Amino acid sequence: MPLHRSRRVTLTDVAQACGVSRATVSLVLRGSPLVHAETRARVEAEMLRQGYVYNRAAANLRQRVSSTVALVINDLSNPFFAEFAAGVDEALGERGYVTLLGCSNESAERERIVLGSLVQQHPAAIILSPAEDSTAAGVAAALGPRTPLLVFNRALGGTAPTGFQFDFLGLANRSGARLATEHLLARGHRRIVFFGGHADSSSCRERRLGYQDALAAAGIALDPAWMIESAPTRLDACARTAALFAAVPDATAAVCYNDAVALGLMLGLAHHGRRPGVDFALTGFDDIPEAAVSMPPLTTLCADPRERGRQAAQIVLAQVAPGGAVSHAPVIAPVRLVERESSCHADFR
Amino acid sequence: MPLHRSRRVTLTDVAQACGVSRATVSLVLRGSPLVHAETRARVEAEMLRQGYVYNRAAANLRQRVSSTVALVINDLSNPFFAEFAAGVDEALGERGYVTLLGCSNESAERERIVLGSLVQQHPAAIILSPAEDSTAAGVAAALGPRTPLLVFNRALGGTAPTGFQFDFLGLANRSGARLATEHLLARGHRRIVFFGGHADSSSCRERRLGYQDALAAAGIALDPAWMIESAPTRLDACARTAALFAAVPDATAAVCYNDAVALGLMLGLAHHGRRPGVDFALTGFDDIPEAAVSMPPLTTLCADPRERGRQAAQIVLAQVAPGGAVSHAPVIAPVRLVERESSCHADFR
DNA sequence: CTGAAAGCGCTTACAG
DNA sequence: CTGAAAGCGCTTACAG
Repeated sequence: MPLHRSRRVTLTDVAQACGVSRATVSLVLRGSPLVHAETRARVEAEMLRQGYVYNRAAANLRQRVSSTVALVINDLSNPFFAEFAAGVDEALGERGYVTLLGCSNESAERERIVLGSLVQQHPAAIILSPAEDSTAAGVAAALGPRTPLLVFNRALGGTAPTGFQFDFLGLANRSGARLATEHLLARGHRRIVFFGGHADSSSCRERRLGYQDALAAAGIALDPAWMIESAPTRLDACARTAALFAAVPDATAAVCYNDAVALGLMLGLAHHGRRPGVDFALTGFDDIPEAAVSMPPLTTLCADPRERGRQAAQIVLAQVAPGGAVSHAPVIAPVRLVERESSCHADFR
Repeated sequence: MPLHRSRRVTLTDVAQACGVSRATVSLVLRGSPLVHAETRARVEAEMLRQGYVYNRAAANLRQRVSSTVALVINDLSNPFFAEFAAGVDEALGERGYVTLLGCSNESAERERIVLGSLVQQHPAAIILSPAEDSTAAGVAAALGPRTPLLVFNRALGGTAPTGFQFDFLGLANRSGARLATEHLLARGHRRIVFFGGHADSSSCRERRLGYQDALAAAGIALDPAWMIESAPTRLDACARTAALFAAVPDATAAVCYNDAVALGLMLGLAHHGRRPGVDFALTGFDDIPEAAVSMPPLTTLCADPRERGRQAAQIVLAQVAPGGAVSHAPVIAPVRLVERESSCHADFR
């Protein structure tokens, strides 16, 4: 017979039905060896019979612990961040934590609201992939003083209020972009542009620096006109292709801000009668799934976002663990060049 | 001066510092008009000073309510489901709920574990986008009898245990596929295959039925060889292109299971020397962001996953509301044909 | 307008 | 091996 929907079964119900105390049921729940085997069996059978569901929130309250970690994502429709979120959730789940999700949709204002709501659940820690215009002061205000924070992927804007400490996990943007540029240089290219991204985002700045490192090491003077901005999306990158050739008519290659931009540029090249990987070489950044199956496949830097998510979870759980590390040294994850055809057929040596 | 990390500030701390009772602080918290304005101001200032953070979990326990909804997603790296998740989170946030996230990675076993963990947080409801091999019996066992459930997108396998009730939100798979097929028929195509998807998934079965409806209405006899299976991914679809032309050498068009399959087929067509949208027409399903910017742009059916997420949230919150609807009639969201070039240049009338 | 007391569902010393 | 009692941080009648 189905039970009434009205009231949930509690530990007290089970204890009464078995004729034991609540303490005993609690011990059964936690697998204590103190309980007599026969008693344990009776209690467990009764739990099953009544459809008892453990209330972890109540247990957490009593124990003054938390079994959740909050994850705030700037853009879940970007596969890079979706993979990151999946990795976080996977690693948290393995350690018995539940993920509280929040999406900021690249708005610092929504981010603030979402953080304010999540922090009331008293998560053990917060993992934040910040919106483009997010500031350290705004995050600090929304968070209050006590919740450990890990910032992923890009730096918070502004200067941090004194005493506001957090972990950071980022990608090797500079050395990655340098790798990509060196790869194109090694194939004989000399007029290589840096294409896409917003110059005021920290990741774009860092990638441009790596590009400049490689050019300088090759003895090539940088013309600032060789760095063309775009929104970090396929659509805008496609539209900005004309700006690229207006600025540098004889460019033969582009280091793109990321894969979305690179795929947009491929489309734009086609509209301009240029064949990517044949007439013009290009590289991306991220190695999103589409990179491997585009026409031609895209040479890019693999950032392994799912693994980064797992790493982020591990860092915050280490902070939370009793006697956990309290160093807040930034962690920079290396990236790996994946050579594909978009950069391979075009040889201008 | 920064406060000690050791102990969180509670309502009791604030009350003591102000020389009022905890009840009064609680009333301030909840914006009660009973509290004297001067008292309220003193209490609020003290909260700010001490960095008090409301503990919603404790309040929920006392009030016997829940402020969370669990969301279990089969594949977050698929933009369709990622958008759905973003929509769910957005709509829940607007209503003051927090999303508990879980990912099953298309494994019914992980789904069961994830559900078991989430249900212990006592969410107000659960929204489940099931793994391919998920069964009603498995979900029922993991859930216990009391948590309202909404299943999204595909039917649970097996037969539901008696008394196991849940809501369902799905797409108009059959009528959508019929629309796509009729669109190709109207452009003169006669040898139209149905390409991709696993025949044993409910959505593939339904889309095939819509395809067959259209062919039958046009007086075209269906050859079972015209339905070619593939994994619902770009990569496998690309690989199965050879099977398509082996089975139906003179096919001129394909209704594809979804956009990923259609984009894979485009790639496969290129390898076979066929130009999509010129030599061969095709349609997708979902309208993922890539569909609009592929070469050529893909004619497809728009399912608006973000809006579906919002809709799912609304349905479960209506169930949960006091005196909420208890009808569990399935909701089928319509889809809309978006005509683009992949089906437009190829005219075989 | 404010306070004392009980209770949400659990855990944890402490007795026995 | 089991039970009585106190307490986690909040809310809610009930007095005053």
